Amino acid sequence: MTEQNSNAPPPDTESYQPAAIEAKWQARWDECGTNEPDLDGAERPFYNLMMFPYPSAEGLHVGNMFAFTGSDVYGRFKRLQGYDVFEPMGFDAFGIHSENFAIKVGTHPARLIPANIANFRRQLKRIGGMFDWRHELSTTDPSYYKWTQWLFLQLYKAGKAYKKYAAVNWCPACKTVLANEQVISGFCERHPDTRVEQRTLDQWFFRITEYAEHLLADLGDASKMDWSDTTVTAQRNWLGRSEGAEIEFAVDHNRTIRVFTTRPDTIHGATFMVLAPEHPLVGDLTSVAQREAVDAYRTAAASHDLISRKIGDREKTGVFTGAFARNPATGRTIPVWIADYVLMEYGTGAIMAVPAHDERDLEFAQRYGLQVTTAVGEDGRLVESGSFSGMTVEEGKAAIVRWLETSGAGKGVVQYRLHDWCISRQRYWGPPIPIIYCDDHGAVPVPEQDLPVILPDIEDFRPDDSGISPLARHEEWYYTPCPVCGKRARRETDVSDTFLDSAWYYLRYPSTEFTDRAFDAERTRRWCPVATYIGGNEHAVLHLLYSRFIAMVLHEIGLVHFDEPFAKFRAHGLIVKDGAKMSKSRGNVVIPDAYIARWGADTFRMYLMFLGPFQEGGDFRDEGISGPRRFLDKVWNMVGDCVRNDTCGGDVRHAAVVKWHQTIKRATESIEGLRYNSAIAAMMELVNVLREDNCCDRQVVQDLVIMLAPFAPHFSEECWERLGHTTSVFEELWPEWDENLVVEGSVEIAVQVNGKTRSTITVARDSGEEHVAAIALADATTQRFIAGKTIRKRIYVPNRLLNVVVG
RNA sequence: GCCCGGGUGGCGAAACCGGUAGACGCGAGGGACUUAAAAUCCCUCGGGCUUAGGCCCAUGCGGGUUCGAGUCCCGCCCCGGGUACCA
Repeated sequence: MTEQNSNAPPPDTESYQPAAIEAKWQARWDECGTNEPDLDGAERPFYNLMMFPYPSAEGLHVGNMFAFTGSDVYGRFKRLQGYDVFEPMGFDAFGIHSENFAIKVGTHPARLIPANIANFRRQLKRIGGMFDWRHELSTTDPSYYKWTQWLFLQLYKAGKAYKKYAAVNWCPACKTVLANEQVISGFCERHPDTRVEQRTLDQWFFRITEYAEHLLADLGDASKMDWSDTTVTAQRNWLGRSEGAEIEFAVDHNRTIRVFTTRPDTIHGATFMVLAPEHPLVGDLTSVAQREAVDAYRTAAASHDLISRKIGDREKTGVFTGAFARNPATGRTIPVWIADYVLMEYGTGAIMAVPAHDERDLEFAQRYGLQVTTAVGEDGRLVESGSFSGMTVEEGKAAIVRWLETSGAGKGVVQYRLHDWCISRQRYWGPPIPIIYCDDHGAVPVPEQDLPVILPDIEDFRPDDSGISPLARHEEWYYTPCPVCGKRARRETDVSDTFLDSAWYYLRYPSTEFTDRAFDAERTRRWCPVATYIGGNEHAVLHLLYSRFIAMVLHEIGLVHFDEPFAKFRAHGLIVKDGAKMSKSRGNVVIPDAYIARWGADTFRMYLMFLGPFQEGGDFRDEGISGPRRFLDKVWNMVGDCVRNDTCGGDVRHAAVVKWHQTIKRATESIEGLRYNSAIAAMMELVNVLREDNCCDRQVVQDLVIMLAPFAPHFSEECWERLGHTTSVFEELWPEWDENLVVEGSVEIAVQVNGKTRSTITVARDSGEEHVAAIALADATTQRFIAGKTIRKRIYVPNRLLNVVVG
């Protein structure tokens, strides 16, 4: 903070003293339960949700404060519109962030987290959020993760959870699994000399791909989902729907290779085939002569980590298998290769390569001297394609799919990019997956009455070089009787993904006091789905998609009445500092506490909301804070004038009345659209007009105080009390405007000649065109531009402009 | 590469559906009050001309549509974010 901004206001008892006022009202809200809606009896429930934070050791920075305040402004606004607003808060405290930090500082995460949460709670209270703290939750609390485990069991019972072998990043130096973000261009972040490898582990998955179509369809259903376009687009891309065909290429009488393509029209140009190195047919197809080369290539491919395998600009490599397949369209025999640019997880793990029409295939063909045959000509019509020649690409696609289906060589299919959700984490800091492995009974779910499976409080939570999950080292926990036969069995040692914790937390909030159920049916019916959800766009895909998937499954098994959890979602913008996103590595993170101490929470909230549009964010600068503070001081004094001299009610100038109604309209519409900066600007304009007129009319001032309440809640409460009221300002109703008073009696009209504004005239509102034209044409300035010319045309926009076209 | 955003004064920004570009705020300059400073209040502030009435230019660049374009269309450039060998 710079010196010039640290000037405290004079110690006048009449002046605005934020610290005392804020403490007073925060205490009173707690006492009176102001922020605690009646969850069972609310008549107009409105669930206003903000993405819960991960409680880092650093606390909330101003970027977080911006997001939380923006959500809170909206909740308070809805409250003033007469809704029963439920605004809960909690902590997403499991996961690799917490665990890595704990490892770094050498303190157990279970010891670190409570202190971080306490700090977050203090900050969130200090900023004046309308949170209902009765319903606070933490995902690390056994009373919460008991139900995360229960949720896993519901998915398991519904057949939506299954186990399969899947690759993970493995650091041979740490001897542990790494998350993707811990792999830096192929190397371990902690061991820059150690290349990360792929390891295959047996892991739990959820069948989200079964819901690809449903997830996609709802995105286009405005009645179910009012979401930011950017978020909808991101999800659509992630789902990655592609229409195409699956085609069988025969190798011999009993073996075929199935490929997926989005371009069946180019099949006549398929001159070779490529399988992913791990494709199950590779071993079988490889000729004796090629075996050694193929095996070497497969081993090399497996040793790459998961990330660098997928980097597109790598040089293409591959090996010929020695096998040939028959192109069903041309009848020609084409060679079968393996190459790591073909991925096993997408399509069928095998492609027909059409080098003439696919850049990657072309690069590969050129490197290995493979044939290139054109299937579509310059004019966009099929060539060298037998009876299909001459068709457009679209006609060719349809005709070839029809031919494939009648000949039995293939069929039209829809393919999604989305993969099933791997929820296994070979880590310590998460909810243990509630499964027990018995030699006789296989994987057995933990009976629901035995939940939660408590995460044991072990000191050796660090992954060590034994290569075994930390939980497996804890023998009295690891060995447990089989729920079926009672014989000694072993617990699943993986914990679940943090995204599972956050995929259902909104369901828990209204029901936190129930210990015998995850979420109460009655409460859920009243409060869910969430009315407005606000959060960062970094969660546009995974968190929001997983939450939607979980809601769909719960809906399907009859546990909730909705299949889309968030009726309205808006992504907040980012606060930048000195032109760059705030981050620890850049060293430009601004901690809000000192600003709040100096200026007060209300001024700080006002400044954050004023510095840019909420959905876009803005630049945080110290100098800007003084503006909103000066504004609050002016309102403070105006309230004082109103209390002392309550007689000016009758003589509000008409222009001020108009401004008053315009302000109500603009503030209402701006807040609804999350353009908080415009709402504040409108109120500033009103105050400027009132001050010019020396007006402190009670009705106007009261409306202003109410409209300020979402932004400056403590300040507004205090003003409301000074105005003689004994109840909370949040018991009041948002003011309404009179549409007739939004427009002034006379309006200024622009007079244009050939589209250029030459002068302005003032006429009565809604004046007719002839009347306006008569005055406008008599105007001396206008005359200079039309003198001696013919008027060709006249365009009149009532109350705005008159354009005279001359020539 | 692809998909989203965005580019407007010294700075943060505003502008509904195409209709007077720059509201509101910061900052700067000048003035009032004061012994002085802070606070507060008043005036000025996109650029260039100017006979002082105005005129010309101006919303990243180049075209276009229109009586009229920051806003719509086409082609580029730059910045931010996401995503990436997805066949």
